[in-house]
Amino acid sequence: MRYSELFISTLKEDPAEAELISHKLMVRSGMIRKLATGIYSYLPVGLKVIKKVENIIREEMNAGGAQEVLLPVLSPAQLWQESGRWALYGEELMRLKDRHQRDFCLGPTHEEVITDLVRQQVRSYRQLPVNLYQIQTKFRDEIRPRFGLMRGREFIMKDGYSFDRDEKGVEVTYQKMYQAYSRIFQRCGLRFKAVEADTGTIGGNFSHEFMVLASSGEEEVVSCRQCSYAVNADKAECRPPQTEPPAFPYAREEAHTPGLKSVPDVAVFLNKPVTVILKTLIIQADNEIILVLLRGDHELHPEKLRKHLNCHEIALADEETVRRVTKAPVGFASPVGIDIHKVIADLTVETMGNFVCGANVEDYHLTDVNWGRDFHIDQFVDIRRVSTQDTCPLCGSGLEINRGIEVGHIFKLGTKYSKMLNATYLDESGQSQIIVMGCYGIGVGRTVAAAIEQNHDQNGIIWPQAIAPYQVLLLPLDVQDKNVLTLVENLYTDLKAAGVEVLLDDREERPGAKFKDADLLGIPLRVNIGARDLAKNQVEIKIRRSGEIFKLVPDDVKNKLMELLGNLS
RNA sequence: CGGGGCGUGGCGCAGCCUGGUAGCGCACCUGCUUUGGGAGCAGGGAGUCGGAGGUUCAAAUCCUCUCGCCCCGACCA
Repeated sequence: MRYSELFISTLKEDPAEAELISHKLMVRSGMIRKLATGIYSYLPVGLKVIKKVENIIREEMNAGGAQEVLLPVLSPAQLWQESGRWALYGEELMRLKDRHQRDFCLGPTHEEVITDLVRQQVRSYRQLPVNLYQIQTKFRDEIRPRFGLMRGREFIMKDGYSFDRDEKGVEVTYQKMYQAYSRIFQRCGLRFKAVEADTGTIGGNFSHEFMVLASSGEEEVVSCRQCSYAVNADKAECRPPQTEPPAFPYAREEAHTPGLKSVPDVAVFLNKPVTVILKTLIIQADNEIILVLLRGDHELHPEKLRKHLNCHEIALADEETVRRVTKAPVGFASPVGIDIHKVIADLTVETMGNFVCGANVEDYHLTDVNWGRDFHIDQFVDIRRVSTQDTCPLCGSGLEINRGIEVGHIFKLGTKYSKMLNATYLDESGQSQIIVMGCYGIGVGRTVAAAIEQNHDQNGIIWPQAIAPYQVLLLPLDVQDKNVLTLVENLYTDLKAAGVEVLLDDREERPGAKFKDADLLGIPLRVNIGARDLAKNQVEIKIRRSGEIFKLVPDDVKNKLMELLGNLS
């Protein structure tokens, strides 16, 4: 491709709307352009990268035994009513009506459509297993679309669905998909972790999220430094503390703590470690007010609590409610003598004794408080956020916490949709059986964005070779010079003939401008061809990632490029 | 949804408070000079100031409504 003919325009400045590096760089390098919030056009360079990722996905999915299909974007409401999701999916479902006022939606995911297809086609166990996938645009009316391709309302997704006879079958398929996913992200040149997304479900580890590690990630990943333990922070566990509560409870006392509302303030004032302070939270769980207790240095993980309570929403009670139930301003709440009946404490609280907590009186705390003696606790539950101070629940080693971008998710669906939509087959004995499903997604645009988050420098993108829009950039510095021009054209022809994707920057720009654009675009290999060097029979190859430079005679350039392409990642 | 902020040539912004009919940088076009890390000079094209309504002799500027866009939304315990 000749740059002069490429539909591209690069920007010197960051777009105002972009926050993330990947978003800024994708806009600046002319890969994407916004049409509306969370809705982007893919320009040629951007689309090229998208296609690269898609093809890697295709190859690995096919290798893993899946077959590609293409399902409609538009789907009739009936199907969604049948599965119950027309009512359940909520505002995120993009709904519309046709001219006859019939209800439709734009597919946010395709369980219904694929299950409908399979239930019509599959009659016998002989036809199973089936594993189908598609790469297609999805629509989700997100509450808060942001970060460019990272969280859009319209986005390209690979979604796959498997259909097996039974649990054993789906386990095999699941493992194949796990392997396929690992290879896909490896080939894309990403540093990632496959983390358990749902521990403790029937049958073991049957949901994994593939997380690309990046500080900008929206998810939190907890993993062990030693063993294979890796989970989403939502589900992270840790070893319960080994310490025992003190043998001798002291007599409870009151302490005057004027204006001290936070745990650290109280700890400093009373000259005690934060670990002997009890954190008392008044929580609104749907319509119920409950009391939640944590050690002073620990934080509540709302999602864990929400799951435990099996309710919809968890929030800190508002100030008014706190005043009403504690009869004190925010900051002095206490489980001692409070009129709340449901009291849940984190596991760690079990090991605490002679601790400090609020007094339900403004400017007062209580010291040497002990649970059991001074107040009642209903349940001890793991509800706190795991920290790097904690240890691995499996092996006891140290834990690390990283931020991650969820680029893929695989899970065993079971019979949820096949039951609802009546997708069955006849087994050997002529018995009707429900098909067991699995479901496998990859955010294609998000994977591209994640790749940039992991591969860039101050000057721009540094593409992993496998997903780079071009492998080689030919950069003639003097497009007027006959010798330069001849050499560059010959190289261009040769490389193309050798199957190398090459971009020739034939613009009559000054070298500086071309260099800047080259770095921004992030093509792995660049060939600088200038009249000055050429007079000395010399040409320069520069590696984008390392900055390494090779000076060679023109005749060696092609071979050196081919050699380098074989070694790059 | 709640809170905050912003809409002015393709992009980034100033002008608004204190009304007088629009400006800067980048990009773009022409010419000359320049040419190894975003060149210089000269000339030029391009904006219903998001939209609607109102106040006024006069509105980018003041008022009302509306649409769009961006950011934040447990950490007080």
